[in-house]
Amino acid sequence: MEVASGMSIDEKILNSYGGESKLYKTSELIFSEGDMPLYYFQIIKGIVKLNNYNEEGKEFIHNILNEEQSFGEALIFLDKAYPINAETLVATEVMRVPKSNFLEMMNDHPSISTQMNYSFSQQIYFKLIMIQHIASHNPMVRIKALIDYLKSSQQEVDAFAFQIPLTRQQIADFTGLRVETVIRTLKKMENSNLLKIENRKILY
DNA sequence: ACATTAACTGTTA
DNA sequence: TAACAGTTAATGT
Repeated sequence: MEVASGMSIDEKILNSYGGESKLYKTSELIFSEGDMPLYYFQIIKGIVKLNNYNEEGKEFIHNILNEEQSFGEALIFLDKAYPINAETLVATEVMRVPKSNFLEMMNDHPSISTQMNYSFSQQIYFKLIMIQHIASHNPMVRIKALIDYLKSSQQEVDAFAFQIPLTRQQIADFTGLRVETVIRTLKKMENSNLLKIENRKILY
């Protein structure tokens, strides 16, 4: 159930570099826009949303991550403040490693460093695809780009076997649309046999 | 809490 | 000017 996959590093290794487990309740902020990145974060259990809000207060979701995925790690190599928030969607356990220890770990473990590059590539690929399709201003194109990506990160390739793990509102916030538009567009897509809707579950 | 519908408004192809 | 996305608000699951 991953989106644009962050990577996963062995917990034992994280521990040996000063990794510590932190517990968060539902809807807690792990970091906020403007904070300086001080840690590498990896989810042990739970779900984390990366987002920000525009001038009108409308939410934009950048990603939703869960078990075994890292987040915000791109900023750890930069001396810049986070441009996004990281908020838990459920009670979540996160492993965090101080920045300097993390950089040391990268030097000590070239294979982890290589994996990190692979993870960055995937994230950039997802961003490029989404930017291109959101620029189209066609709601179906936007939603299709998102759900195609969601499905591509799954094993399941059979038609209508993949259940989209997002609410209508989350799809709207991922694509810059309104919920009502998402609902209308999903119906059109169902009529065109692009997907199925069974008791409100979106099957793709 | 999330999903749907309807009636209306403004924008645009 | 017809289609379509957004707005608002009520209603359903």
